[in-house]
Amino acid sequence: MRRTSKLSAALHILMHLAERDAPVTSEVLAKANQTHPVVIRQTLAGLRDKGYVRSEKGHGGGWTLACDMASVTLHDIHTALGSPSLLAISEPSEATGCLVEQAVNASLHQAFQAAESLLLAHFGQVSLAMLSADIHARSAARGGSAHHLEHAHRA
Amino acid sequence: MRRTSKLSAALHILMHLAERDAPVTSEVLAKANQTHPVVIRQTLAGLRDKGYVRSEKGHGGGWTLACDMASVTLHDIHTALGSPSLLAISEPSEATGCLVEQAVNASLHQAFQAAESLLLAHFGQVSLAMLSADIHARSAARGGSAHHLEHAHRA
DNA sequence: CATCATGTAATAATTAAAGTTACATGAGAA
DNA sequence: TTCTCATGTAACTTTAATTATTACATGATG
Repeated sequence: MRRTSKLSAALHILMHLAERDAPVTSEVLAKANQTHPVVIRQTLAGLRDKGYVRSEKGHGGGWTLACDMASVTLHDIHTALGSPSLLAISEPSEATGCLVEQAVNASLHQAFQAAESLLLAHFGQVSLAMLSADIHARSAARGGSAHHLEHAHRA
Repeated sequence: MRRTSKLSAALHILMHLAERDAPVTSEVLAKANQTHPVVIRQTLAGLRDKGYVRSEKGHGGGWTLACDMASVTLHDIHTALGSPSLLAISEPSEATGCLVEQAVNASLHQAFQAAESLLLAHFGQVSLAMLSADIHARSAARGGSAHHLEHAHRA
């Protein structure tokens, strides 16, 4: 699947896990995310290492949320995903020796850095619990019940 | 070439043009940017349409700067390039009907929007003249002369 | 009119990301 | 035990987007 970002994919998964108590398999999560089970495992691997989710093998196995949603922020999740770049610019090689290029890159880099810091600061102020509350507010506004969140995916 | 961004490529070209009075060919600019002459023409096409540069055919032809560097900002250049996305996130399709995904995307979109606005605001406050001045300051700090800027590229 | 240089469309190549396959590991059920 | 389920991961394939290249037309200059 062509996702909007790793972070949004991970959050989507986490919010689904938050709705369920029993373990959810990678296959089910993959369908919700319109992607492949292996991609789910790879994505969640980083979150498991940080203890945000837990995985269990065998019958009745799958993924479960394993953290206090109020104390984990989007910034934490982003870090657990390996801090992928949020900006459409890559680090300059700096190896050309061209002063013009160096100056241009330095100027742009500074600006992009500030924007990225702003994003990360924002992420640090949004907890999983807040995101979850937002979802339920939207659900209520649309007249649905929490239970319906589980069944909102396409045919 | 794998560039850091369209904007940095364009600025690199513009700063080189600023150092020269005579027209510079796409071929020369392509070498400075380690790319292909056609890519240079495609990149500069947008800037020419806005009148920031001028192109001339035939003998002695090439590209020349055609604007007041103090009154053109990085934001102007970015716009002339077609306002390519500055963020590593794409617009969500919104078509899944999944409330969870919608809420996640809405939250992230808001944050990314703010970051992009910050970047654009920054770009609006940096003129080509300021960037040029920065380059010369760096050159002086390194003990070079303005003339050397022309010859700073790799073998 | 030969050469130089841009203008632009069309095509090829490259690259990064995502999807998929394959197989190993471990947990529970029969 | 042994079979099935589910994750863990490496290797590989596919896909999409970007960039590079080719090809040819247009116009300017010597």
